[in-house]
Amino acid sequence: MAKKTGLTGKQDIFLKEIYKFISENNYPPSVRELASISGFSSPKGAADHLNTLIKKGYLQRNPSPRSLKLTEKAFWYLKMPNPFNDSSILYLPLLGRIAAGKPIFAEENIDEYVPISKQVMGRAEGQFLLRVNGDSMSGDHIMDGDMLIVKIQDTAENGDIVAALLNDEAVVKRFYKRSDGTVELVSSNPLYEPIVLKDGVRIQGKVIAVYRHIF
Amino acid sequence: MAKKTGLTGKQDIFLKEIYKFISENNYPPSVRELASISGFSSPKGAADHLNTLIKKGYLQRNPSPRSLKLTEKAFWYLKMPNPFNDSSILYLPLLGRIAAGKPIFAEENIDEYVPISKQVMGRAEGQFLLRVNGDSMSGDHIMDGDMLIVKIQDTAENGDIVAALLNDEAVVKRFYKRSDGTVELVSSNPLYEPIVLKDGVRIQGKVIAVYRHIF
DNA sequence: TAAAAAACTATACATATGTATAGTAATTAT
DNA sequence: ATAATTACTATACATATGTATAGTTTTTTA
Repeated sequence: MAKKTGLTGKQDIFLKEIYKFISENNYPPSVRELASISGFSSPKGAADHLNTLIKKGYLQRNPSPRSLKLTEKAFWYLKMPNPFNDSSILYLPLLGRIAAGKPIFAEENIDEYVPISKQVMGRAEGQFLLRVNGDSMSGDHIMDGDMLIVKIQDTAENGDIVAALLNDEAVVKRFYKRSDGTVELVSSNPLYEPIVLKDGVRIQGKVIAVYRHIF
Repeated sequence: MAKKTGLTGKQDIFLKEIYKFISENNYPPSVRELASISGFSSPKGAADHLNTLIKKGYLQRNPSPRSLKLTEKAFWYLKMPNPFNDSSILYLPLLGRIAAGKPIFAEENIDEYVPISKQVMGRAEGQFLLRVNGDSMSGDHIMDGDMLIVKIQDTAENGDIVAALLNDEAVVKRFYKRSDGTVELVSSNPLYEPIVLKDGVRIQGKVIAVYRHIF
């Protein structure tokens, strides 16, 4: 199942060992230390993994020994904060247009990784940014072009503002579950009709914050 | 002037070079790199400084190469933000209620320092955060409790949303200069009358971004 | 001003480190 | 089932690194 830039199971474990080492020591491991940690009897195994992870964009390195650096891609993949950054900062992927037929976190959908303060967004992990398209939520003062911080979850409470996938498009609506089992996704702009879904809905997360740039 | 644990001038400079290196590279320097940076022709000079700084409690190290670590004592001494902070982050003071009679940036007015991404707020320095009080700008979808990122400037263009000081209170309004020299501060909520000022106005800055937490 | 401490130079050496060569074993794709 | 890729083992080697020896120069302390 190893795609172009995805990780195999062993590579995944190896990357996690690197993260663990840096978190514990505040400096990067040597090739031999990684081999030893991973139970390899030769440095070559670790060196091969390192080169693969560098090629796939999860690591960076200088010619100097112990100059390994995890990329933001790696931190997002690991769903962990960057231990070298201040712990009050998280990097969140910014999703632009959702490509039809692709998983929502496919690389094609990620515009960039944006550093966001935990202080202003709450402490929880597992979040992403979504750019608002259209004015259907203007009643909640969420406007076209705003960036939303979305906390990843697949359920919601009645009245929550959620990001959901509808025909391969990410939509932002208020979520209501009716007593007959149907789900209503309601816009806060009265110009838009509520969307009624009998088969449930693929909720991506709950909107917990709004960010808007004024030009 | 070298006290028991205080630093001499050269040690001070040397410690700052270490701080700088780690900030820029995210991994610690080698002894020779430090010698080279400091203009020494031998690694011994750097090694001596390192041992002194370790003895005095500003550094820690393992037997491994490149395992230097700045201690909390060092951070305190340097009066610097954590070197592991990403440079794409700025700390902005968050202003709450403005105390009457005090300058706007008086310590009494600063609630806390909030890390904000340069990527989402533009690259400029000289900004602060202001918590919105009331609904007078609801027409611009700026709501009670929102946090505004304000770029410090004392002038504004017609139509800009500005933060201004009015009777020792920070207000957020749209700025209009009329041909007769008077200034009008206009709320975007029609329930509020425009404020007309003959003597000009003390503009604190221009609102460049809005941040809102949804509960 | 003399003594002590700090701040170096120049060179050497054992070890840690990244990388290379030449393979084998296991897993995945076709 | 076969080929390709991944995931290693074992060993070797040039270089980077920390440390040591033996000094000199500069700055600080008494």
